[in-house]
Parts: sequence; C-alpha cells; structure tokens
Amino acid sequence: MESGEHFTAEEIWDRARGGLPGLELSTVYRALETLREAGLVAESRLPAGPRVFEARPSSHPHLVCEVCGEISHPEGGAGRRLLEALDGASEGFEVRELHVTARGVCAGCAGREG
Amino acid sequence: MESGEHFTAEEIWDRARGGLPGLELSTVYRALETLREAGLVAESRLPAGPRVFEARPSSHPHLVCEVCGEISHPEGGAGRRLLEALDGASEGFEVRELHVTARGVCAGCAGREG
DNA sequence: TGGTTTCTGCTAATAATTCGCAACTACAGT
DNA sequence: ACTGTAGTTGCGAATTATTAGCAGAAACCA
Repeated sequence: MESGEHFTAEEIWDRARGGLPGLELSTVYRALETLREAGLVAESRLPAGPRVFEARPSSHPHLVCEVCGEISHPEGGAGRRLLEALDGASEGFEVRELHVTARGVCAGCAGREG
Repeated sequence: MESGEHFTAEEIWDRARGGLPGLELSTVYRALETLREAGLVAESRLPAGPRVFEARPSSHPHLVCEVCGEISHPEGGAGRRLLEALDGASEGFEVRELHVTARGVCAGCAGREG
C-alpha cells in the first residue's frame, strides 16, 4: 500500500493471500479498521463501488476518471486549499475530516478520446 | 424533496407510501435513478451509511455533523470556490462532478458540548 | 507455566442496492 | 374501440459490501 495506490478490501485480500494462504476477508476488514483508527490508512467512498483504502495519513482529494477508472491525486497543496475554501464558507462548522472526490476525465483519456 | 433536505431511499419510501400504499422500495430506487439521470436530483455518498438524495441540480459540498448527524450546506459560492481550488491543482483532469463531504461538528453541537 | 488477552478463521447475518420477470398501464396507430 | 408496443410497477430473489458472533489458536505476561 505504500505505493500510494488505492485498494479495495478485496484487492488487498487477493494480494495478501499470496503470502498468507487461508487469510479471510473479514480479517482484512478488521485489520483495515484497526489501521484506520491508528491513522495509518485512509479510506474513501468513491461515487460508486466499494470503499478504497490507501496508506496516506490525511484526507485529500481524489480524482476518479470515468473512462479508465484510474484514481489520482491532484498535486501540491490542493487538499489544504480545498480545506481553506471550505472553511471560509462553512462558518461555525469545525471540519475534522474532508472527503473530496471528483469524477471526470483524466488527461490521458481526454487526449485519447478527443 | 424541494425543502432542500437530504433523504435516503428508504426515507422517501416511508413518506411516499402515505399516499401510495403498496409502493415498493425498488420502485423508489428506480425512480431516483431516472431523476438522477435527468439531472433533477443529486445523490451523495456520505462517509458512512446509505446514499442520500436531494432535489438539487449540481454537486455541492456537504457538512455532516458527527454529533447530531445533521447535514448542512455551506453558504454562498463554496461549491464554486472548491471547484476552482481543485481545478487549479488537477492539471489536465476535467472535473465533471464534484463530491465534497466534510465530517466535523456543527456550530450548534460545538456550543452545546463546549 | 498457567492465565489472560488478543487475533483469526469460519459461518452467518445484515444492510444497501440491483435484477429478473410477469402483470399491469399508457398510449400510438389503425 | 382494438391491438401492438413500450414503459412502469410489484414482487421476490440475487448481489455486493460489510459486520458480527463464536470458538479455537496464538501471543503476551507475570
């Protein structure tokens, strides 16, 4: 998970069973929950499909390409700027966790499709 | 739904059955899907629980209070500013739909809890 | 080494959503 | 009005994603 990629619980399960045959999916869910509580993994609910997990500590935006399904992260301090933009608008609301997901078309697919 | 409130499919079902006894939940889901395609309702996946639907045309941020569960919208052009903040950071990615959900504590609950 | 806690596999349950199909309705053309 | 076609609904069942319960195994600790 340190690659920065996103995985569903089932994908993690598939990979992990390579080295741990007999590993159960529920165990993966339990481990992910523990890691999440410890702040070692972040989870996101994308517009559709199962949750995805990644080894990043803080909430940050996700860009989901409608064409290829690739999930990417905007560069730089986008997360921080979004948080600021939201903070300014939501007076009184104390934001603890920010989930930002944009659906659209990534640069690669836009070029390929025209 | 024109109140601007958020409803789960089941809540809509409960209400609608008042006037339409025998209405099925699957019919509600089907209707919501049709309305969503037509751009008449927007749906959001909150950090937990079922999807919520509302009679708003465009994607806009949601603030979910961890204490009382209330869902609110930040005022003014927060949605637009968020989109701008994101656009600046995600070069090449064409954003078509933006989902923003913040978990935190609303002004009311913050005051009550201290 | 014995006792306690934690973790895991396994199975089953739950929650949310979708699917398949047959009956029903709306409706357009004749 | 009559008939064929398309769209909609009720109903039940299937799927998908996730969680819970429990008993045995493993890890830890005095």
